[in-house]
Amino acid sequence: MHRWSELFIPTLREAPADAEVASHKFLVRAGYIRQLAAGIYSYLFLGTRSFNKIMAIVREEMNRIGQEFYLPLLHPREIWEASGRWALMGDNLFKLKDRKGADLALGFTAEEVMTSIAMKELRSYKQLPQIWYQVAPKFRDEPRPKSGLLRVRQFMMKDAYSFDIDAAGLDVSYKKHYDTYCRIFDRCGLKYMVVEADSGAMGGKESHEFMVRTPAGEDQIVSCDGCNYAANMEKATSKQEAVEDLKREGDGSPLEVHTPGQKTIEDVARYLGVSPKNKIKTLAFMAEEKDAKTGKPRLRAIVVLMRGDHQLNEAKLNAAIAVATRPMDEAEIKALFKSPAGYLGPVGVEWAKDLKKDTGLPVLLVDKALEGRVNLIAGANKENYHLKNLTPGKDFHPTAYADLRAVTAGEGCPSCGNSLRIDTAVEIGHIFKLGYRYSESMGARVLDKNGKEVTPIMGSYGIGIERILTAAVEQSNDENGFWLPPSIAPFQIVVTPVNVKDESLLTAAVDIATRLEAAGFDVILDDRNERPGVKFKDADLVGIPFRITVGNKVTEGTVEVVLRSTREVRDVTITAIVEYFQGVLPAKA
RNA sequence: CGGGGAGUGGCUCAGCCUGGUAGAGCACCUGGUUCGGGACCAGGGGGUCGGAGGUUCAAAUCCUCUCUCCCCGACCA
Repeated sequence: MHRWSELFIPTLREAPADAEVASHKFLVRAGYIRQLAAGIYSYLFLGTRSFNKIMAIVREEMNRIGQEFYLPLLHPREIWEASGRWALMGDNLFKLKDRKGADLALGFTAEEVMTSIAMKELRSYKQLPQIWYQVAPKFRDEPRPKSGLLRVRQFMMKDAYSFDIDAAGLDVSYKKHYDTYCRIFDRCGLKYMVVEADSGAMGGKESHEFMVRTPAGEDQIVSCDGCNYAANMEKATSKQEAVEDLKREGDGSPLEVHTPGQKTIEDVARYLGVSPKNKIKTLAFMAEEKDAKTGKPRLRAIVVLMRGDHQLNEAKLNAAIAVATRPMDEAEIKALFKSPAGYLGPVGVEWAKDLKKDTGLPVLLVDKALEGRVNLIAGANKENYHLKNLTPGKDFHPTAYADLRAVTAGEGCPSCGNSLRIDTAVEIGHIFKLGYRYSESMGARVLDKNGKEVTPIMGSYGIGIERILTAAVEQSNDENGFWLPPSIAPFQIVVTPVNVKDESLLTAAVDIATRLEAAGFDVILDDRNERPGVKFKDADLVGIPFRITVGNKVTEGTVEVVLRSTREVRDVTITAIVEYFQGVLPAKA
């Protein structure tokens, strides 16, 4: 039996000064965690218990579809070079040298290790499909660790990898993970949502994120209350109302108009008596990329055209061109457009014809909302002048069209038309159709039915263990502490005799705790010689969903059962206590 | 890396401006009285004031450098 008096549960009356979000404050106050350094935490007794319960659920569900491995955390540089990620990951990868001077990396994820096993061992389609997973620490040298356990440099991740013979097989593996993730998060008692996610620069086809709404989160998600549409901001779209195009003027060729001193979209629209929806917004960026031939870094201009009243989503931009950008400075603008900012437009610049071909020419990315529009107005690349009658494809030639627009709350849902909402959320899981990226680059091959060599197709699937705990705390807390779902709480029930010096109370409490434990419940007995107030406060703080108060009513044979979430109190007879909990808590496996 | 803030017993903070050799509450130890929502009384232990250098008769306090942590921006579980 777990007796509080003998355990190390260092609760704090006050939150540490550097804690900002609720989960951080409470997990420290409740004695779950202590910080060692920025983004590095120790898990104490209660934290570890909860942690282990979460991992047990994850393993149970994952074992239904896959096989658990135990992989090294020390990775030789070679496998990261093979996948091309040694350089790509940059400083995010923790790197170290061994005594011989050889480079190693601490495990960031395990695509490389898993794929190297696949490469060496998988020979035939008959061995597919495979789903391999592990639950292991991950090391990431985050630029900015934050919010307690929400963003850390060492964390526990369940990462799984699937190998299939073809895309149809990957669909099956992907669906298995989708369903398994739902079961895992359901069992962990989280209110989550599944959103379409950006598949990223790696060219995957499909990707979903599992999100929990909380103001502490770092992601913006767009969702619809009218249907089940939900997507990450980086991916979200909305229904566009039809826009009336302007009539062409004159012979329809670009027409220069004098717009003295009119720089902003609103100014120009007002000055010309048109809607911003008929205007083109020209945004100029620079991307640092590698020259395909020489491998040397060089700058490339990226110009984005948006509808005048639309906002650019930078994540979408980054996804579209697979490289990070920064705004152009004044000199760079002048060099490309030969015009001061405020009068920029797409006409008169030679744009790259193909996004894939590396010609070094500036790229003109045009938002899809401008596709098919006619007679638009943009800057003339000449101070105090704009151009009318501009039609994409006729008067200038986009390198590519892309969805670059940021959705705003209240716009129409793309599938049902209802009003969209935007929430902040924390990502607890992510499933991802990887495709051939790793199997290809690392040379994994199997023979198909016809004896032909083919590359297996992969998926990867992650769950952040800390984030499940963090999200659960964020989801259920008040000014006194938090309560966890019974499935992941360090204990399900705390038995609190109000006075341990009272022999009858202590005896009754021990009896109750013993019987509950024998029935398979996780019970802690608060046998500390403390005043009741102290014990109640601690019980409220540490995340245990049920409390049994053993007090004066034992003379009548009853105790109080308190539900932490609602503070609902119910008298239960001592003899029926086990039956009572068998009714409200699922039996332990 | 850029911008902002903070480092003083275990925790939360005061003291710094205007140098004079460190203080409160909580926590901890001992004894006593208490015991249904963080008790009270008495006594007690614990601090190189993040670090280094400098100014000064004298530095927590002024100056310089440095380290660490937190928050806001580009990444992700």
